[in-house]
Parts: sequence; structure tokens; C-alpha cells
Amino acid sequence: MIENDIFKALADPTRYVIFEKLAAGSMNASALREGMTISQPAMSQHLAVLRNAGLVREQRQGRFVNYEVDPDGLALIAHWLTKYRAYWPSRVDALKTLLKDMDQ
Amino acid sequence: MIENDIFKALADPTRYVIFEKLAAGSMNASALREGMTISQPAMSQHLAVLRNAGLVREQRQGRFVNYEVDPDGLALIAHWLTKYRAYWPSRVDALKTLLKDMDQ
DNA sequence: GCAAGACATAAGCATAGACTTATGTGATGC
DNA sequence: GCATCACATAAGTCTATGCTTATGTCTTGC
Repeated sequence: MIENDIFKALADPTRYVIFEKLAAGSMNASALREGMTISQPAMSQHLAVLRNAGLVREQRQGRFVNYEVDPDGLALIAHWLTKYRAYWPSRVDALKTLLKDMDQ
Repeated sequence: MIENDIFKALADPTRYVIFEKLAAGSMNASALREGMTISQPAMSQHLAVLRNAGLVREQRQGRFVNYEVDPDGLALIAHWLTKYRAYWPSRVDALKTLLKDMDQ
């Protein structure tokens, strides 16, 4: 279950912040730590989780590792969402009416 | 951070299954337990988490409580996704469909 | 009223996972 | 070669949370 890894990765507040930072622009691990009170190993571990979930990908540049948002992860969420189009708001009213009619 | 509750709620495999079951059709808590080896309190607790996250809503019917997918929760995820449009690969068909449906 | 059913809440336990410090690995520069 | 930097991995600790049993609350049917 791939989606589960994605949700688990984004469920942690610290990782969520890291992901948002990367979404604003790709960065290496040290740069990501700036402004956050987090140890270097913790950052490394969080990035590994995000990477394994497919939300982030790395790119070695000498002794730096540049991290960036991986579109594939976002695509998976989007694809997952399409499974529930029946429940999307634009159709909610029609659905509500339908359900109400069916109940009686 | 509302999204965090949503991701946290879906990160648990058991809750994910419950959500999928409800997406296939609204049910009461007892019906949800069928086919799952899970205690009644555990189910009740999971449903509370899903409800607090806005993913599921309840509807009292006598001594039964009918649970159903709350479109608001899915709408929040969809809205969250739009923040990352810049990263969406144009080639992904699922995304195209999603965008088209959401923009109208 | 009272028993039984459907669900929620309480309290305690046990594991997952987020953190730490310490150490390892690979690249760069002198 | 060797010191240093950027990052990964290891190992241990502590807290969050998912589970259990026990009990409470509300509703229905007799």
C-alpha cells in the first residue's frame, strides 16, 4: 500500500514542514535545517522517510545532496483522490439529495 | 494545521481500510467490523479519529450510528494538492482529470 | 421497569517511531 | 595523506498511539 507510506510521511509535523520548504525550492539537507531546531541525524532520517514515500528525490552534488519535491508522490495522491470523485463537493448537493430521497 | 490531522488519520492502515469501506457505502460501526478482527472499542476510537479529521461524519439512527464519508475532508486534501500545481507533471492523466473537475 | 443491544469512554499496556549521541562513509581542499 | 565538511547509519531512550478489558450511556423491545 503505497499511499500509506505517503500519508505516514506527511503525518509528522516536522516532515510536513520539511516538505513545504522543499516545495518552495529545492535545497540540501544543511540548508533545510536553517531556522529549525533539529539535529542533523533527525533531518537525515526525515528526508529518508520522505524519499521512501516518493515525495522527495535526491541529487548528489559533490559532498552536498540536493533535495527536491518528487512529482510522482504528488501524482499518487492526486490519483488516489480520483477514486473518490463521487464525494467531491461539486457533486455533494446532488448526492445529498439523492441519499435523502433513498432513505425514505 | 488541519491537513496534519487528515494525514495522521489516514496513516494508520486499519483506519485506511475503514475509510475505504465507508467510501464504498455508508455503514454503522457494527457492520464495519464484519470481516475485520478488531474490537468494538478499537473501531469506535478509529471512527472518532476519522471524524475529528473531517474525513467521516456520523448520523444517529436510533441506537445505531451510521457513518459516511465526509466530502469536506476530501475537499481539504484536494485543496491542499492545488498548492503544488507547479510540480504536477502535465503528462499525468489522472491529474489532468482532477484539475478539470476541480476547476469547474 | 428492565434486559439487551449499539456504541462511547476510561484506564492500562505494549509497540512504533521520533529523538538523541556516537560513529561511519564519501567528497573536498590543503 | 589528512583534516574537514556534508550526510548516513547505529543504538538507545522516551513519548505517542493503537490495542485491550472494563464500564458507562443511550435506545429499543418486552
